[in-house]
Amino acid sequence: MRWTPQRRLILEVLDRTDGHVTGSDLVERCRTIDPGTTPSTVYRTLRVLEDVGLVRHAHGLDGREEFHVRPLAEHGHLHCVGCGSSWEIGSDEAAATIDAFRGGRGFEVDLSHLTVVGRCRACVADGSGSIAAEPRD
Amino acid sequence: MRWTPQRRLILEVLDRTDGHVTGSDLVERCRTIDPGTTPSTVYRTLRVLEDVGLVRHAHGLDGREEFHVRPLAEHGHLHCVGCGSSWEIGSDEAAATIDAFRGGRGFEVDLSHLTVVGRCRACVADGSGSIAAEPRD
DNA sequence: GTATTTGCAAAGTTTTTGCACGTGG
DNA sequence: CCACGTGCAAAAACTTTGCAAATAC
Repeated sequence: MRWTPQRRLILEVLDRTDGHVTGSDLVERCRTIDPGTTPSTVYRTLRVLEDVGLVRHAHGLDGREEFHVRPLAEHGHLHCVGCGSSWEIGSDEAAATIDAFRGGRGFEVDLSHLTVVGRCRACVADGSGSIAAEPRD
Repeated sequence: MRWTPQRRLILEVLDRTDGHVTGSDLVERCRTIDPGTTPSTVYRTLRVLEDVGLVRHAHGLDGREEFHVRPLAEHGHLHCVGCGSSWEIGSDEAAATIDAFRGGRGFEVDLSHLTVVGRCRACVADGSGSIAAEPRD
């Protein structure tokens, strides 16, 4: 595998980005540093980097892929539909979930793909509505 | 809200469909019954039906929206990356998860948007590989 | 009657692909 | 050197939008 300037840049940007980025976001961010960056390279590189295990993806509120450098410990994601914030779910916090599915049906949960959606404490307090009133995405 | 033949058809097809359908799938299925069905109508109708609470969506393994008639009881979804099967998660099975997030951070989980990804018992037994070896989607 | 829906066609968005050229090792 | 990677441009897949005509109520 060749370590090219483009791949260095992409991983670098991904690393600097706190949180997660979609493919097209990443293209933009890379372009601000190297305007010559092309989408095809970014998307292909993401796939390669994910294959070798340097990068992972999860799905955002709208289902689009969001990439991030592969963390030392896997984590899931928590998205609030009220304020749009998101947080990471550590293995400690996910333990109950993982155990429930393992015990119940022998299903091994992939924590890095665990996406939990709902309302955070603040939004619940705001009473910005029940789940029925929640926005489509 | 007007109850047109198109809306009847779309809801009907959605109801007949066991499991979940993407927008484009639904267009196809409707077309087999009424070839005149157009994508714009289907997509607009889905939005309307979801707004009035007759329909819900979740996200499939690849993140695309998948629609289904709103069930009497909300449920989450369990997707196996090994065999591609998916199952519903009832509120009983999700209880541990819901409680963990509510207790831990006052986060109210939206069960209908809970998507759990991993490997089912059969695929784990097949030893079709660890999470590290799992396909990108 | 008239406000809501539909059908059409076109545009939009994001991601993928083919291919000739460039370059890292 | 030459296999791997890149840039370009075009395609692909899916979804959304504008507008005139149709229609539910």
